[in-house]
Amino acid sequence: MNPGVTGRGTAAAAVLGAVLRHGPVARTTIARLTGLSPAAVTRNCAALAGLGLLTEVAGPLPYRGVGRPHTPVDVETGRHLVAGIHVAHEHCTLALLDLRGRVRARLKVPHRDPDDHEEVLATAADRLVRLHAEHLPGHVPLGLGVAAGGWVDTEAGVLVEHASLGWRDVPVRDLLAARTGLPVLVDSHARALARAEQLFGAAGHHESLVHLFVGNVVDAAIITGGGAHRGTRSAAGGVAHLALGDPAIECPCGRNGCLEATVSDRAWAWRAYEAGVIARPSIADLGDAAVAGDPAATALLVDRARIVARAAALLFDIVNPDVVVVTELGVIRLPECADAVRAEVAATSRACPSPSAVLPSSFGRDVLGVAAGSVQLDAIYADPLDIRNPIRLGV
Amino acid sequence: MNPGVTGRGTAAAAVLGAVLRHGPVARTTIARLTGLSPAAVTRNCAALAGLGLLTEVAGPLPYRGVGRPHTPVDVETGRHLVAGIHVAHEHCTLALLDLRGRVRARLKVPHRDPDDHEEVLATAADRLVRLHAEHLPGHVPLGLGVAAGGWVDTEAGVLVEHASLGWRDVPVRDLLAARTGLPVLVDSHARALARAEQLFGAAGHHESLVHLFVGNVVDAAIITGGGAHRGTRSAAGGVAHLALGDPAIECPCGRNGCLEATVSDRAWAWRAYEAGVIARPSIADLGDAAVAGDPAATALLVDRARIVARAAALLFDIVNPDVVVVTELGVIRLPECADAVRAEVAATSRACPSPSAVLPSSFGRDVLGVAAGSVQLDAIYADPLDIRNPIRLGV
DNA sequence: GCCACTTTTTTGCCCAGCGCAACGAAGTGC
DNA sequence: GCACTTCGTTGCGCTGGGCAAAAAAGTGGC
Repeated sequence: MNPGVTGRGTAAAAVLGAVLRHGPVARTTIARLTGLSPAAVTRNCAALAGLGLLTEVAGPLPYRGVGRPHTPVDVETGRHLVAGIHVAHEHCTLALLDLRGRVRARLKVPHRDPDDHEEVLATAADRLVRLHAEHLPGHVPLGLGVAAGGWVDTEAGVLVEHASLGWRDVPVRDLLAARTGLPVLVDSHARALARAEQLFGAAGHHESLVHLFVGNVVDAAIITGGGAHRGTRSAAGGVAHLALGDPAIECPCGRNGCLEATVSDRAWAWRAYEAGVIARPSIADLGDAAVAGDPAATALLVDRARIVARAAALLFDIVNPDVVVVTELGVIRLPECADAVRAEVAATSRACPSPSAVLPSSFGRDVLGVAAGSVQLDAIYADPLDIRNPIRLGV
Repeated sequence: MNPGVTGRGTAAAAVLGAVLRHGPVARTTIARLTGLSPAAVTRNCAALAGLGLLTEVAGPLPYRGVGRPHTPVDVETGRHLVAGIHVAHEHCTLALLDLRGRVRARLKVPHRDPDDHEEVLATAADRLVRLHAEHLPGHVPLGLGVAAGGWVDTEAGVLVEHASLGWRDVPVRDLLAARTGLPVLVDSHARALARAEQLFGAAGHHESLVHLFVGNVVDAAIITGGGAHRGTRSAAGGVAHLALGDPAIECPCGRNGCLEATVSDRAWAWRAYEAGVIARPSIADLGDAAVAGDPAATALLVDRARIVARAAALLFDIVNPDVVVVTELGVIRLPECADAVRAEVAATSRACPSPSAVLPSSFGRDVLGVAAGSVQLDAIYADPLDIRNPIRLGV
């Protein structure tokens, strides 16, 4: 309750957050970064080290010639890990992450019967247990994060409505907790990724950011003042059906010109396929063609980037975040697309602070796993002293 | 630092906030509302009463027949007040508000020389001192809030750029503080009003709200999770230049179809004037005509409401707040306009929880004064124990 | 009028957690 | 070996919350 000290959350969270962002770092530096007293930093570091979240490292001391040298501390990545399950249309992506959000093991599990959610989740859980046993048996799992597209009730841990699988009111948390014995948290894909970008990605230390995701669904997530913004009905960031797209395209929602109907992976792949640019309607093929140097493919992806930029510009104007992170195939793989978005945003938006405020996503092929694990990591970094060493994975 | 107890801010703020919202209320009820223990409520109430922010009232006890009766406490409106100066294009609006945000005295001061900001502010300050001496000499002023359209640096208390007066980098806080001896806070019009609606208006206890202001400028303000969202460059809520308006209309910004260029008071009054509905291009005349029953005037205002509704729908989808409060002449004065907005939003937005989530502004003719005073009241309710009884008004 | 009973409010005590300041630690340069 | 500098730790006091016991302020029965 001392003013201006910790911002939101506990002091321990502030300390751990500073350590995460500023690599191996001396305690006095942490004190400066967080505004805490050196004494408080020492005590919190001790508590965090006791939980195995922090270690002293024998730093490559860049000695300053005078005074007692630093004893840098860093996030302990060798003892704990976090599991993640991302539930998509055709498969689950499983991942084990360390506390720096790095994927240490991954596995893609196709759904046997997509309609049978119990079977899908049970299989995912079992494979996860095996993944852990095979790859990182020495690491203690702290929890499991689940990310999915669509509407999620985070409090209840229920997947209210999955965007493409058609699941309804699936009690994901309880099902997976029973099967793994781990604490389980569930959140929407977009919010999880936004938080991941803030914790581990290029968006680094920015206090506010917007994450714009373009895949088969289009969704945005807003983070302001330290926390993800959910909105009344957990529906914040609904940009899918804004009329920013091609007015000639009908959307299943009944209106025309919806952003999602125009620029989703599926829609754009079809557009490219029909234009004869690729041999089958696959967005990955389009990306490969463009990366290989096909000018028509590149042009198509740049076109998409320009439309995506309209949404980014809108978000800049309305939310005015420090940065907008864009997860979209073209922007990630082709510099031309990223430039196109930046140029378009700079030209359209009044509030975009600088072109460099538009960033491509940082997680490459591992996005889905990182998203899922980050659901749990978010909670750990928000209140690190609250972790309960769980029962061993696998019950 | 005890989990889940006070939400954001101090316990005293939670207590005072609960008292503000729930009228005269028993301490036990406050405990239930805030999640604090009865003991903590007692202590905080004592502290707040000591500062003169709270009183015990000899309540009209609705006695429940058994047990010790309540001793209701309420916000003390008879000892302190807050001053406000709203700086507009042609005049300053001065107001003295009590702690419930009610305007107790008001005065409109036309600018003698709009270009001479020092003179304008000095005159406003002097008239404010006189207003206090004449009307409420017994009340102790706690501070002065300044609201203005345009770009405001709240930290520095500087009006970076006024929307219509053309002022630049005016150190409003220092000028007025020197002249009045009061603590001065400066904020943008839109944010101040949003906060006022949340504190004193119909938006009551909603945690998140968006305020959409349509006057000669068009602006939105976003409040989430307890605090106004400023954005990186204090530019959050920039809806003025979204392409939601009439594509035939050119905007000074260089593009076409901007919302502000289409629906601002000035623009719409001209439209009505040119259509022959009113005798001179005045939005007030248009409102009067509509209220008097002129169907053409009403139709024009309903048209405007529909366009405004597009912005409201957009804000619902992107921010997903509990409510959107609309400050616009038609919506405030004509039920038809409010209904038009509700219908349009319900039809367009996917995230609007219910038509009743669109509310007209609550402050009638006093909006400007309330906005200005609320800049200061906001700070008081955010950290009530922090008030310093200032030097007597007038130095 | 007095007592049992109920509910509100206060008081006393304990405990977490931070800041302050003094102290111990670990180096360099002379 | 000693002065000096900076880093990290420890002891102490303060703030402010919770818990539990006590006090307060009524009603209704006798």
